[in-house]
Amino acid sequence: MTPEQLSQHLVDTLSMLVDEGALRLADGVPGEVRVERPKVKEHGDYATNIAMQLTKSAARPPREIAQLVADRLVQVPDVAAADVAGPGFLNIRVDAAAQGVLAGEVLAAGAAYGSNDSLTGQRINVEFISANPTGPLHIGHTRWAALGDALGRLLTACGADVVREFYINDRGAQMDRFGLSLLAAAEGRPVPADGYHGEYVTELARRIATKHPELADLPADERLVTYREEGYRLQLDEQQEELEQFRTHFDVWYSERTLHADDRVKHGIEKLRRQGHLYEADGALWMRTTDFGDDKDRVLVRSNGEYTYFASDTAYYVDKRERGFDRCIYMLGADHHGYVRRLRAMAACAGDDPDEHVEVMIGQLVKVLRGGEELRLSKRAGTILGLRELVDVTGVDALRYTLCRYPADSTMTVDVDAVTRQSSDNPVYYVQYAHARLSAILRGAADLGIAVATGPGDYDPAVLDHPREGDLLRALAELPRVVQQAATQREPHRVARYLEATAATFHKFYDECRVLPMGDEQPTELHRARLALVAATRVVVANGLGLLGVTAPERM
RNA sequence: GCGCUCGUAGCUCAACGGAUAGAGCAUCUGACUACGGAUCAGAAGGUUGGGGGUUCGAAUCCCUCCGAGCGCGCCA
Repeated sequence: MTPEQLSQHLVDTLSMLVDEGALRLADGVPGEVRVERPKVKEHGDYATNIAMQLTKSAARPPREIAQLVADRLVQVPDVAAADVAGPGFLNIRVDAAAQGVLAGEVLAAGAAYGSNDSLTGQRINVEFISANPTGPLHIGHTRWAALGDALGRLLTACGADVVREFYINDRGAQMDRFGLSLLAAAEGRPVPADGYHGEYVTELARRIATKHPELADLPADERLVTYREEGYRLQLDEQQEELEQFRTHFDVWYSERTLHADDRVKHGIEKLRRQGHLYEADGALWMRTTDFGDDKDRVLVRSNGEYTYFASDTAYYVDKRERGFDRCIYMLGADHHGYVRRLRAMAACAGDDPDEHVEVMIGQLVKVLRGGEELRLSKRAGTILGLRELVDVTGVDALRYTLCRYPADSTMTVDVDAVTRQSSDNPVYYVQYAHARLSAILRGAADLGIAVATGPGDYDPAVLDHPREGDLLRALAELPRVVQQAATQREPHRVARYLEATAATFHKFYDECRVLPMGDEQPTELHRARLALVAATRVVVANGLGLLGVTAPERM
């Protein structure tokens, strides 16, 4: 029995009690009853606090309500026991066989196990990283790469129609600074103070100079353009390649320039104008974002006729909505959190509901530790530890997993040495090892010629009555809920934490429960059932790792 | 000054408003003569930054103070 099924039994039980007049609920029967896995074993397989929550509605003491429900619930065939505890908790134990069938259900569902349709029909745009094409991706971008990609996978697993998007900031003053920096580096002059520094600038400049020997004969302004454009192209290629290597795929690379080239900025502004939230003052065009909670109005067109960055962003948002997205998720670095208010206000100015259509996630900064010392990341000084260098020393799996393991809104420290270490203090290997071990058992079964179940009818679920087997089955039952919660709360780290707990539960099971027959022993029903459980566990671990974009190795 | 985010074990971090706040690392003690020891069992480690409040019940919600990071341009 899954938590969802138990939850339904509880709702049914409450309805029955109300229908019979045994219980009166002022607020009616709740549509859903939450069941949780108790932390303490003595509290049963599942527990619910529904009686405490209904205290007011029923105008009766919680223990009394719990007892009413318990008396009824035990009559459900698959429920082994239901006890009232503490202030009014209801502790429930379920029948071993009812729990054991889950392994077969997992096997039948296979790669689809854990997926659900809670977000079916929703069109979601997830924008993340959106770096300037003027330098390598750093650790902050890398965090978003791992987290954004995982979130995309999670939303997809919940049935949403997801488009991952990278907004290329290829317009504006920083592009010229980039070009000037390259030009200076190529000609052996010092890079301007407000320019881009570091090894990669000289390297890029060298590559461009080699590719375009004719440059030396051109006038300075044409040289600048060539360096800027070639640098842009090479740097963008570099970013795209790095991200693909990091297994982070974008459906759309959206250039800010194309917004302007196609007059979409003009179009976006016109739309806002029709909504009546624009005005002119001091020779500039403003958006009255203060109508919707911003602390000051924002300029769209400067008095010199130039569009601001905010104008691009406005047009970009309008464009996203016109492409049919119900929800636009922005993943921004903590240094951009000041932008949230105006983004939401802008959506409101466009006639949308910010709560409905705009969602901003803020990622706190990442500190990088190496050799026990904090790496000071300065673009100016050029001391950047980029995505590529990080991956080179840690590997994709370890880095992705580590970055996915923590909620975005907490500052985190990445200890490069710890991520690199291939030992038990590295959670990714703990989980991957579980998968390799599960695979090894199944290889063993194949060697012995034992067929492994592929569905509920292929083994006897009732023999799975060992406590460790129950622990494992209940862990497997949680994946769908974890996926849904991680997706709706935008917290991929829940999947990682779940995997670690499930791997631990498996390792404990493995320690106490022999799976394969020993020596000349003939395979019994218990062997077959445990093999089904092992195969199901492997599906769960593989699916979970897949949601994080981490590989599930057969051997390590 | 105003605003946003965050303060949990020595370190890195968890914890739908729930029962005794949990993992890993580091420290200490144990377990392989059969499925992978990259494992497992156990010990120790806490006034959840401080103080109020809300309620059956608070790390979680509200107020306040302290501390940290970041943001407050007709820059991007």
